[in-house]
Amino acid sequence: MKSEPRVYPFEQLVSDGSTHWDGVRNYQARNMMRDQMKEGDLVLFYHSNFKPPHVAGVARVSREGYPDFTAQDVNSKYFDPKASPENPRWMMVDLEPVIGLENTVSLQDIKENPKCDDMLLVRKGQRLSVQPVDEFHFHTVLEMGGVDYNSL
DNA sequence: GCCAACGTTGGC
DNA sequence: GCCAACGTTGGC
Repeated sequence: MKSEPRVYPFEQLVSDGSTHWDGVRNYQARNMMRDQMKEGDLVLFYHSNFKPPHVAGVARVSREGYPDFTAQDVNSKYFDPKASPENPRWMMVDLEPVIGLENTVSLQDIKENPKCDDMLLVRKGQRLSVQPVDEFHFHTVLEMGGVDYNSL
């Protein structure tokens, strides 16, 4: 899951203890949160729009998909006039921090690792803010980041 | 249903 | 700041 660190960095999740993943306004990303993500699922927390862009830590889904209430809040920057209680339109999950990477793993690190060749993240034109990571790639990134998967 | 115009994402 | 690669909007 991508977040701009100037908006919401991983360190903020650590100090908050948990957060609502609000503001996602893309259908593919929404469907991922609504249909695929389950409580307990592990998440790579990626810092986008940063030099260099990188994976900063691991989070966990602490609540499965439910309506993103900011879409119905006129005072929110994420307000969507087409959202309603009957049709909330947008969904979110809650996340909690698991661990920060010992060494952050940059996008370049990932691109340079042949094991990550097939990762969605490095596919051209790919800009989904929520995307699936298969187990092999997840393990590979953790390994590069100096975190033992079995300790999670 | 098509598609041009426009807006956004996000690496570089 | 640039721009490629999308996604969305709305006229027709």
